[in-house]
Amino acid sequence: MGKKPTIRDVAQLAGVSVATASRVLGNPDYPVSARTQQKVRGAAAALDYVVNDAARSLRREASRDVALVIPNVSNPFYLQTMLGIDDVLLNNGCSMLLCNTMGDADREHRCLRQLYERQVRGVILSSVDENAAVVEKYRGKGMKFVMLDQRLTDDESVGIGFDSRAGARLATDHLIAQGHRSIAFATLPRTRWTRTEMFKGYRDALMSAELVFDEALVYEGLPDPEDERRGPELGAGQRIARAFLRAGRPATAILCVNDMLAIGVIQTLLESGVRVPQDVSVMGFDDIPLAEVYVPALTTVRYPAVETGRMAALMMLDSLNNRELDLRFSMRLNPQLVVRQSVAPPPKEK
Amino acid sequence: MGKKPTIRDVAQLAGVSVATASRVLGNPDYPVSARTQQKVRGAAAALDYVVNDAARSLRREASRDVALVIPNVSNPFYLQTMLGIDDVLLNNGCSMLLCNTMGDADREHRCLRQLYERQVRGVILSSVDENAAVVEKYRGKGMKFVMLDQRLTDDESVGIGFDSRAGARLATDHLIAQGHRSIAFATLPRTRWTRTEMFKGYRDALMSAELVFDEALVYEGLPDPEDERRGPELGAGQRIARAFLRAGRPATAILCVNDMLAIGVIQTLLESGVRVPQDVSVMGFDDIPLAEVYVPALTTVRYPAVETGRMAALMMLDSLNNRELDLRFSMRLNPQLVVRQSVAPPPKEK
DNA sequence: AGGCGGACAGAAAACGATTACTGCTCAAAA
DNA sequence: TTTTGAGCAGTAATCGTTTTCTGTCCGCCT
Repeated sequence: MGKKPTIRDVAQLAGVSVATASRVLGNPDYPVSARTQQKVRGAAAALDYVVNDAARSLRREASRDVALVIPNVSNPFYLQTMLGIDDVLLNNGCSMLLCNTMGDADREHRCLRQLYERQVRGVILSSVDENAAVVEKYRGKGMKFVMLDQRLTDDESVGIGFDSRAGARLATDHLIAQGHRSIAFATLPRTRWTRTEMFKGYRDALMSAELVFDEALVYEGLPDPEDERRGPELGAGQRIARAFLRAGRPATAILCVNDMLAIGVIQTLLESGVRVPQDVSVMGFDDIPLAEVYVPALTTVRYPAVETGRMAALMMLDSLNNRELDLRFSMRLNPQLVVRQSVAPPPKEK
Repeated sequence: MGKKPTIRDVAQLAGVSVATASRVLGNPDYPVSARTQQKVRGAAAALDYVVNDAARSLRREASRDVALVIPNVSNPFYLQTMLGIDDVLLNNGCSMLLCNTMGDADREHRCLRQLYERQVRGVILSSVDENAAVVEKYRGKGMKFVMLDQRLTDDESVGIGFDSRAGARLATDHLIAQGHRSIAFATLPRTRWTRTEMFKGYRDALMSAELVFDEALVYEGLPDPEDERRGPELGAGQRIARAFLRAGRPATAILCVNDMLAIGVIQTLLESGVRVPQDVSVMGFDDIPLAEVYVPALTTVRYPAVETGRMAALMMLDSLNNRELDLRFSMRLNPQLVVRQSVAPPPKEK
């Protein structure tokens, strides 16, 4: 009773060979007569047998779990994605390994290496690393990657993403339609693909409306190492808002690269007596659950994060089964404007 | 080049036996001469060797990863805890498996079983299950558990928790000190230990102040299945606030069982034209990062979540190394009041 | 009747590491 | 010189599955 039952015990109790037992328990495709199946399953149940996944992984040369490697979970947006992934994986008998890179490339490397050791074959990655060399290296060793909201320069990648450019465009258009003529762009460092895309969308919209792009209206909030626990967004938002005020409120609206950033911005504005949206409009991005509950409720662009997660997991599963769908980043979810209360027409000329 | 290098290859290249290679690479305690060590390490590096963790787990009968099983990650509070855990684990060469039970006992069972199959030996658990039978079962099979903010009835558990009772007491005392005489208690279903503790703390405080406890002032918000993606708290908070208003605002202050719940409550109050804190004070619990950035900033009780996570992970590691610290739930972190803006003295008698 | 093939089941060889043994060498002790 | 033992390295068994390769049995076709 001290020892776990092995497949040997099951086979013995069922009166069959281990091979047969293994086939019943782990290989649905191999033909086994119904009677034998019953005997084996009965024995397994009686012994309360569970497979030893280490042994299985060793033999099959691949484990059945999938890792999610992301910069930081502090952003609720990633949470949503995670929920989607988790759900799909659990229903497919896979476990989910979670790695936080904290936006640190070195940490990301360590994670990948560790995952490789652990025989993990599938990684859903939202990389912080510019160069694709590391990914390429492990891909060469047989790991499968699904890129999350990101495109690597090599263009070999399978991935799923949001059309951030169109999203930012949509957001900016909305601000313009409300009558804003000077619109600031608040972002974290534009090292991530999705952020440069958004920046492009922002400029696209300005251009179409024949507004001049003013470099001074781009606020790039540096993450503060101190903010590790609460995530970089809130702090960056606060700093951006302060800079914005210091500059004498040079715009009537601010487009933020995500909702958390927007919340940081709004809070600091309110604290300084600037009303949102009456004095300054602030637009978010992502539509996290909180957006609707914040006061003022955030006008934002919805990123279907749970769905994205689901999709990513499904793509991963397919990829692991070598059902290579050749969707090189062709998966693109469409943006959708969500109008709430943080945006209004600009104040009358003073 | 197609094949991964194994320890055999390393041994061969280094000109030693596999046993020696294994000892250099995986067993720091065994004495190996410096020269041999060098040769082996050199060879390993040259071949870009990484151990096959499946094989290792098989042989050692235990994997080196730790699972975190929690009801839902949507609550930022758990995120913080996760960060702490993740950090400790990564630095100890362990991976973290994450399982979301969605507050569903059945799902929790499935997770545990899957983890058992995967040879996971350590589980940090925030269970949704009342009875300890399942945990007991797996403990019998050699799994180690660290309970997170929870005590099982069996009292065998090692765990770490927060003194929620004292925390709630502290919070209630603060409200009383501000002059409140009727204080509502807003909670999710009190199935979790920590919530019943808080309830006790709330009553303790009322009693000490010789205020009558009124059952009608306890609002238990039922989670809505629809809320799976954004977590149960926000929705429950909104529903509680509506019930509170419908009842004709029967208290001047509301103590919420966590910050997200408080945010849900406040939002609905504000939306209905009730000012916070001028008309009604709302007190949170946990002190999530957002608490400080919300408007009004939440007066709350700080739960040192990251530290808790760190501790839990360390306890797990110790436990796995059989350095059984006999701390049956003796680890208790102390509460701390954080005064911000969502609480004020009650309005003058009308 | 003989041959053929499909449907099952078993024996045994991997998978890649760890670790009990065993054995060798060499210095110090007797 | 012999004995002892510490220090180091090698042999080979082992962990629990999966899977390839062989059969065996049985029914059906010619």
